[in-house]
Amino acid sequence: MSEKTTRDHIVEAADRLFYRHGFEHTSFSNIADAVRISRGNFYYHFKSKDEILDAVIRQRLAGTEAMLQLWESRSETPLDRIRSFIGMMIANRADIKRYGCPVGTLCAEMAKLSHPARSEANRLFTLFRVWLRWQFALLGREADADALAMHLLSRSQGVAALASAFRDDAFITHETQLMDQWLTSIAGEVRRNAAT
Amino acid sequence: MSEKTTRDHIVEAADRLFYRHGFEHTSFSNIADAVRISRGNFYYHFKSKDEILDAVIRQRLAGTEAMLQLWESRSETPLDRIRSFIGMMIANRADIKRYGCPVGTLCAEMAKLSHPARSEANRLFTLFRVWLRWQFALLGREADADALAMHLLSRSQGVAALASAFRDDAFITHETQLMDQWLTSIAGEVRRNAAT
DNA sequence: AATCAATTAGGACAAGCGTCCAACTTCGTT
DNA sequence: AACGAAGTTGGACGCTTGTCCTAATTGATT
Repeated sequence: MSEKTTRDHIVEAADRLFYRHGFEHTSFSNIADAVRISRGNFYYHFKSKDEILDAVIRQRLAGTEAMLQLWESRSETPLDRIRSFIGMMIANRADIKRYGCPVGTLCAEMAKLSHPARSEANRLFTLFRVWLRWQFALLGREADADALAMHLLSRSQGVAALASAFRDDAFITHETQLMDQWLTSIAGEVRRNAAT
Repeated sequence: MSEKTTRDHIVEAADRLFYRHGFEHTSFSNIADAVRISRGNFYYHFKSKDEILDAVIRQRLAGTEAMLQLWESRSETPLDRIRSFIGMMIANRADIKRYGCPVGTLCAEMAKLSHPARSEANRLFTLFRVWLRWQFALLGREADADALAMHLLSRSQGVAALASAFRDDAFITHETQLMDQWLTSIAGEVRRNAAT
């Protein structure tokens, strides 16, 4: 097993290069060099560059869903699950510092290019949004679960943007602590309301 | 007066196009069409595309400095000045929804391209950072003024990113209210500490 | 009216891009 | 051993890009 096909290698390399240098700035030659195949070989596996992008996004969507499920299985409480989301920023802070958030930067580029794949890329955001919304609802915040999900997502996007601009991963650490405090206060409000 | 030179027109058009479609995705032909001059004419005013980018960034830096000074002159208290910053998001929310934050998206692109102008673009962020830091210091938060400045900057970046992805300007309105509340609580803490 | 610097036009250029294709190799099946 | 499908190669293509150059035009000065 673990027989990775050439197609898989292409998607994997494209994923990494799109993340590090952007979709438009990554050429077929760049990917070909990374995978060590000829440029012509691409068109046996993909009909166009956009089709590679689609494959990359699909892979990221699948990876994200798997990760969310893992978080869900590993934590008992919604509070801990949301903490997993925040913890992801710490775990990936070296990459975030250098290349920003993989989701945010891709969506931003798709928007500027008015690229057809924009809506597919946005589904990555939606995945997190819906999952977080669900966790906040489980926390007892059905009424404003979506607003809380968007708020947390937004904070993480801002942190990634500034950490990347200033090449500062201490900032990530500091801000995630603030997010943790915020989350704790949210949970606290719920308990207080439940007591009344 | 108001005799705008061709050079000014080029910079102006390039600024708008870079913001809307990104630096790399904007070609000389695009700018030439917008200004209604021939492609060849560029190289009389600028030696390269990067030189146009430099001019655009310089213009944005100058514009930002002027805006910060305006905010400073128009408001008596640091609290109101910081509110001007937050208010900017409301005022520009139509553009933010469509194209994101001009500063954040430019810096992100420069980072992905490993472009020499990256550090110049980042000075836009620094301008806001230093100004906000100063306002928080005037508020009486010398100790963590920079962290507060970064926090607010970060929040605004996140809001711009998500508002653009989800094409949602109601989100901007909502989050700016939260920022206002946060700012009020910051000012409140200062007053309480001063009372002890 | 003549002159000359400033400005503009339009095309040439090499390089890189995404795309496509015909020939070749690899490899499992018969 | 022979076959055919699957996979790979390297180069050709048309186009766009940033860059550069020369000739034409403009407009102020003499």
